[in-house]
Amino acid sequence: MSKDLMQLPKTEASTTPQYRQIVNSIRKDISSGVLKEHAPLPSERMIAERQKVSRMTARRALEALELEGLVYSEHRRGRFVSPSRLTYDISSMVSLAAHTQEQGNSLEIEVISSAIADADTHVASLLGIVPGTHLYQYTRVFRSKGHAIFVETEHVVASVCPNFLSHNLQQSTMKLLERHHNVKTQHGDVKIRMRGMTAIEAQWLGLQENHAGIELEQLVYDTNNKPFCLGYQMWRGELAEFSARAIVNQNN
Amino acid sequence: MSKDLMQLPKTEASTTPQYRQIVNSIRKDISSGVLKEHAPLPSERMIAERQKVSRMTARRALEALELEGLVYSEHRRGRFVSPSRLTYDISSMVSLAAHTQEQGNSLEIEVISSAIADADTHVASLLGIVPGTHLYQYTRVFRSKGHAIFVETEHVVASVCPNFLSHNLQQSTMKLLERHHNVKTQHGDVKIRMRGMTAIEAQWLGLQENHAGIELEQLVYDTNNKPFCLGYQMWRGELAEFSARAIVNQNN
DNA sequence: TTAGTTTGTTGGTATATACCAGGAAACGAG
DNA sequence: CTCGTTTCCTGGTATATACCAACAAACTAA
Repeated sequence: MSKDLMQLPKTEASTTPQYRQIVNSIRKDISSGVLKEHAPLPSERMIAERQKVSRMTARRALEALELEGLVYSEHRRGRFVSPSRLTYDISSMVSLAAHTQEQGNSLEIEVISSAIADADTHVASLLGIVPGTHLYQYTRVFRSKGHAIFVETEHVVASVCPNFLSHNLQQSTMKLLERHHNVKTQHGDVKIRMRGMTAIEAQWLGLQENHAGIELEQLVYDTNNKPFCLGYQMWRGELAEFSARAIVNQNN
Repeated sequence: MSKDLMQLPKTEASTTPQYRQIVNSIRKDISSGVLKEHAPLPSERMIAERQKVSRMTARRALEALELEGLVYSEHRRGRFVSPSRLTYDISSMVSLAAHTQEQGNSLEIEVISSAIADADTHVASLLGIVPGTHLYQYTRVFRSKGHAIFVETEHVVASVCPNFLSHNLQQSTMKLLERHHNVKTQHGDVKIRMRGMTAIEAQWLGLQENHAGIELEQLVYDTNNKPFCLGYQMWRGELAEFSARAIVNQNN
């Protein structure tokens, strides 16, 4: 058959996959403001019917938008437009709770669990203690206007702050330690990586398993240069922005 | 019908979705070392046949592994086990190129494009210059042992380094600027966020569109506290780990 | 009014099938 | 031996269908 016969022009319609055309159209609605933050998107079946595609194709489009972070899904309730990001300055060692509340933004903290436990080998090696040392461990979910942002688990060496868990943990723990246990923070080592959520993390954040997010690991040192607190924050990736300041090392 | 009749025990087999069981089994093979870095995974059709599921279910499993970052895909070639992460210290203002090569690891730099251009409003506002000012712009792909890690686009104010593009850009540009143009770096403002790749970024990194990655924005200041370089790095999320040091602000 | 049930919606999982396009390796002709 | 073609394998896109489980809103009986 001749190449010239029946050759359609390579328009967007003929070359771009259908699901991607749907993605582009919804993306436009979001950026133009037709769909606002937390607004519900049309359901898979609605899109399928209106755009004359199968439900699976509509689903692919919505999943792609989730991947991009423009859309989030609530389990069997529907999909919604993601809110804008929250910036966290990791250089300044000021807790997000303190910083956000200073800015007048709301930040709700829910304490999921708190307990005293023995350090496992991993935590012990980072904290420079022997495995089995007592730790206070607690897990908290941070939300803004009811929308989950990240879940955090902290491990604090118990000997530096006796009866720590008797405090109300719905506040900055750095401030608690400073006020009530005379523990002063000197610096912190921070690591940031993207990784998949565990089933339990996804559940706390109201997400499906799968899903990538950003993990922030924070090892906090006191003024004697001894680490006393190890924290892991798992952020919804689309909501996080981390800022930092880099300084040229004079030795080089 | 009575609740007690025909009640199967809630074993993993009956409650966990099939695709997730496949995910778990492959994950085990990866962590146990049966599948090593860059080793090819069985194809969608192979898994479907061997595990007696439809190809679409096998595909869901592999896509979930990609999402988690354990597996990467090369266009219509197959899926492979992701290599381990590369850590980049964002506090020290030392370029990754310099740092990696000091450690004896290979880091190949491919220059995709380089040109002189006029600053658009976005870049201009960050660099504190008027839109239309001349910039050197270049895009480079960074690879380790042939495996793409990130793609970077930098915008350098042209007036500080005449004929900058005549240099070989397969090296640290900070060092180039210091050696040949007497531009000394003082500090940098860094931002990190997770976001979806553009089609072109995905292409450079050998990925499919969709896909989340980590963007690192870096605004570099000279010793006069004036910004002279704006860079954007788009990292494959599963390969990146950023470390930083946080210092307590004495003013607080 | 309140508490419980029903009904319809949503996304989640799964199958079977079909065709396309890019990559790779085998093959075959020069 | 080398260059081009063929063939097979890969993932990518797409449809039509089916059933399930969680949620919400409407309804219904106390």
